[in-house]
Amino acid sequence: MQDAGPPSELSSHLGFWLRAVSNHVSHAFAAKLAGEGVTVAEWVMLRTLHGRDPMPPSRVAETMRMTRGAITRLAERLIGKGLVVRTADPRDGRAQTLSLTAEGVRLVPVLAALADRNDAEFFGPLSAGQRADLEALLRLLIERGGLSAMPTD
Amino acid sequence: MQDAGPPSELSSHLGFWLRAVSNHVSHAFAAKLAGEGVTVAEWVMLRTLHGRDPMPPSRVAETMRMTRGAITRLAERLIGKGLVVRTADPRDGRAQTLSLTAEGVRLVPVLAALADRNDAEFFGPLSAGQRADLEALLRLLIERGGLSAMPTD
DNA sequence: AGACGATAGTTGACTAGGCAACAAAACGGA
DNA sequence: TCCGTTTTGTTGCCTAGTCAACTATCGTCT
Repeated sequence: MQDAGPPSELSSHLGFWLRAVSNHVSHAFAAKLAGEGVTVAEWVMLRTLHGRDPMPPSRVAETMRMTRGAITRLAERLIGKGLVVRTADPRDGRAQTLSLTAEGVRLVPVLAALADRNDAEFFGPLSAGQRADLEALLRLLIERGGLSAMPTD
Repeated sequence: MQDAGPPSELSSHLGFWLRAVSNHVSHAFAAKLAGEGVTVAEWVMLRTLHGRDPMPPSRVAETMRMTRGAITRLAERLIGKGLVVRTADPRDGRAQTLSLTAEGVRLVPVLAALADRNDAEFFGPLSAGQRADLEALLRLLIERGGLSAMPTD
């Protein structure tokens, strides 16, 4: 019987480093968004609804890869903030659609600018080539991983 | 006055792709760990305590970049599972140290194997060169970002 | 028309983290 | 020595997800 050697280190996994960087970047982004009274998940929903036809919550849930229950509550918060409206579907008594209010539409570009700034802050130190490499690798992993997109948590 | 153009897309940010991939990989890892009745945060704590001297919770908190309150509860869960023990420091009535039980020591290599497998599953499709590039980029971002390491949430 | 199965959204119970207030112990002068 | 400050760990309250059970409506098949 052969010794299996010491168990692998946390730092020997790419997943570990990925999580470290991702958490760090998202955290910093969350802090910026907090200045506008919005969370990352809220930003994602707002941006998802922006410039599109009103969308049923179930579709938002798929897009954002969250449960319908979570979307109900997330939408509830945004409605409370006056950024989103819920509209009953006249054809289907069960269905609804979500869309941005005027205030929501106004806010999206502001938040987008924060996202741009956050990205610049963290990835700016990389060369354009490095950024392109990183994006290519991440896209590759998403394809290969059988994933279409869209995180939130 | 000039139109600022449409707000940037979610997908135009590297942070977005990073989060997508990271969440996906961590999720899959969590599912594997669940088979052993352990969460990702628990794995990180177990691996952190493994092969080291008993460690005060406050040090674990720094290492894992979580609050002391979160560590109290995380340790509590692991103690409940019989994987960790809490020992009072005889010199300092406030202080404690955490260490693995025999069962904890036994489990770590099992979990490490799952981590290895998860990493292989997601990053295996990349060439060795691509993996090296990815790691280099992530490490660079961590240095430049003024971050030393260690995610959890 | 009526009943049955599927679908849309909501809700309750639970988990896991953060923050901030806290108690107990230790340290460090005056 | 004793009092104020700091440090260690715990706790209550809050947030934001998941899951699964539930309600209401719709659509279909007979």
